[in-house]
Amino acid sequence: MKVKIDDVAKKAGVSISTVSRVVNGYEHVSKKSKERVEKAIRELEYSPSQAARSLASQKSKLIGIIVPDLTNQYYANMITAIEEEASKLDYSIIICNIQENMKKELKYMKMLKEMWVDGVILMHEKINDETKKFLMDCSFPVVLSSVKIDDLKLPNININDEQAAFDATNYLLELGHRRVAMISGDLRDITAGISRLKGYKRALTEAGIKIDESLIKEGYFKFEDGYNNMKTLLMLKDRPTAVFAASDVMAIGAMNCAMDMGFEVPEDISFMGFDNIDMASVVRPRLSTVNQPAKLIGQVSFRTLLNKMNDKMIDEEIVIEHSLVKRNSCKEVNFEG
Amino acid sequence: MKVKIDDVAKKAGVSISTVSRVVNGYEHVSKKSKERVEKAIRELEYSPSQAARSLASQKSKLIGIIVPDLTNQYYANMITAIEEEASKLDYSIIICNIQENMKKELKYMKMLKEMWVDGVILMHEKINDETKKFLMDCSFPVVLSSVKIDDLKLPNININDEQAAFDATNYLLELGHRRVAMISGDLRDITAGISRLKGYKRALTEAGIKIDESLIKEGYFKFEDGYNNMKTLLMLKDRPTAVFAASDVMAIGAMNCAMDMGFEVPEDISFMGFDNIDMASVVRPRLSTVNQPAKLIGQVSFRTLLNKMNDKMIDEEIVIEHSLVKRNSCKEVNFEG
DNA sequence: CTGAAAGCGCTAACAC
DNA sequence: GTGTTAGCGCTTTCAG
Repeated sequence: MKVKIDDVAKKAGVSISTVSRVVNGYEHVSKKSKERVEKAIRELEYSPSQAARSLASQKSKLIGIIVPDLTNQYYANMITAIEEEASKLDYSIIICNIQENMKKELKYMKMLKEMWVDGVILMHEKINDETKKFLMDCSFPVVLSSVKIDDLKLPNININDEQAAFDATNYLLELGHRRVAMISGDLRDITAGISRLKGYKRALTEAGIKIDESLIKEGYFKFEDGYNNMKTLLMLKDRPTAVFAASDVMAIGAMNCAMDMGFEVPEDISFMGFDNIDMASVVRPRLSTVNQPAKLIGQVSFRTLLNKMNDKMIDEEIVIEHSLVKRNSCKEVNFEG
Repeated sequence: MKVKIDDVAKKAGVSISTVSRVVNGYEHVSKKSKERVEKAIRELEYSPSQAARSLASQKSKLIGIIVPDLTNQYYANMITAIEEEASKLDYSIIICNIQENMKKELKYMKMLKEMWVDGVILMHEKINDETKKFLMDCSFPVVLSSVKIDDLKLPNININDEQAAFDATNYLLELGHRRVAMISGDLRDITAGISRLKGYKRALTEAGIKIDESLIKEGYFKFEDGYNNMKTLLMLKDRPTAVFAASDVMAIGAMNCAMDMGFEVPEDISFMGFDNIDMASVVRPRLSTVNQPAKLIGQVSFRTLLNKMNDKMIDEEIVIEHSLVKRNSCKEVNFEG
């Protein structure tokens, strides 16, 4: 029924080794044999079994990707880039979508192990100790993308989140704002949570502004988190004149809240996001934000993983450049009142 | 190095068959053997090789998903749902992201064949004849999700696009609009392109309104397509008072164009989208749209595929209910001039 | 209820 | 250049 390598060999009048050689593009095959094999393959519509190949070669041509949320544009962009790179080299990708369900993580890791994946890109950092232990002594190479994990020295590809948040806050400060609020990300996240908050605080401190904890709200990267936290912020006696959010989605939520409550943006309040997802330039006013080059990070992540798979030397820490995207959600402010 | 089934068998003092039986949860294993095997597995941290399993059992526990664009929220939602269902049954998913690169499609199909995937969910319909032929006589079950393909009788899971577009247009008509424009999708797409345009036309016709071709523009589901087509529409002598777009992304693009040009929405022009992606309720004004239940469609798609894999009888055509989501982008219009 | 043994379809070392 | 052969790690009859 299924046509296999023997069938091709028979039809082409050669041995299975020869067939294997041409299938895998090895040299040392005469032109004549090669042509006959190729003809046989075409006529029989032969397609090698990846299962058998994996078993024999101990390689799966599979890359696992562990991602917190597929519907998040930022991750979708990264995965798109990874998939693109991978498919050029005939690697396939297995998507493991955690969806904030930490129980799934270990299950996924085990599954990936069973599949003999050649490598894994991890974009999720709220991993528990069990998973951490698993990662420490797992058989396949792992690369961290957009995350960093304490006491786990794995290569990671990141922008400098602290500096990026510093730059964003500083931009608001340069515009003349003095009461700048922050809607942070999940503070269990080192990268997107803690680091960005740190950058915000450093900018304020360096500008000689005292940090007002009532201006700092924690969100979980969702639209609603931005919206609801903004509501609270707006009820403050001494309202902020600018808000920096740790994600575009939250920034847009916050911005919409302000507009729904009758404020003008950016006339009354300025907003700054983080990520630069498509939506940022689609909303009105267009959102100023920090550009985190998702596609580039994806590409570099895959290449780094590839290097690791090939036992090449790699840097433990790769920093990708971020940049500020200035659009229409921030306004200069004059200090007279 | 790698611990395999023999090691477990030895440690547990049983044969490999017994180990295999408990790993696969078969009955006919004594409690005692079972416990000993489980203990050995735990201590050895044994994890079966999927490659070997596939080879021996002729099943891969792999589902292929062919998707046009991962960064499109609608597809991301569908995949999330599929992945969720699949992972419950220990299936993994392989993502094949076409990105409008039709050459990749056949390559992917071949790859999936090599992997012995147990089934494929196809969400892309601009397939060429070569791929079509491949699909006709491929070895694994295929299910079409959100698409329909001519002369290829494969089970498909869809909303009734024509009726949905009819309902959307009709809603605008009921609001009193008489000049309703449409920004259609890619007219090479039967489902999202042609069917939705048909529904629009039928609504107009049934309302006794002559179809004005200058009010119909073709887009390709992108933001810019909405934006640019709207520009053209706005330059018409006799401007539309309402616009129906075949996707939310295009509707938002069109809406933004109108606002950028100084029009008020919905006061001057009403907008209606299609899909009901998150962004629709995030933009201001909130976009009225057709809800296409992505998660449900994803779930049903997977279950249908599962049934097909198990040779169960299945309907060739499964229709999922759509609904209208009325928000703030459409306004009633009085007919006085 | 359990074990022996024959593959699953391919790769890769080795011999020619 | 090419063929032979021994696995890769598991499932699955078939005996017992």
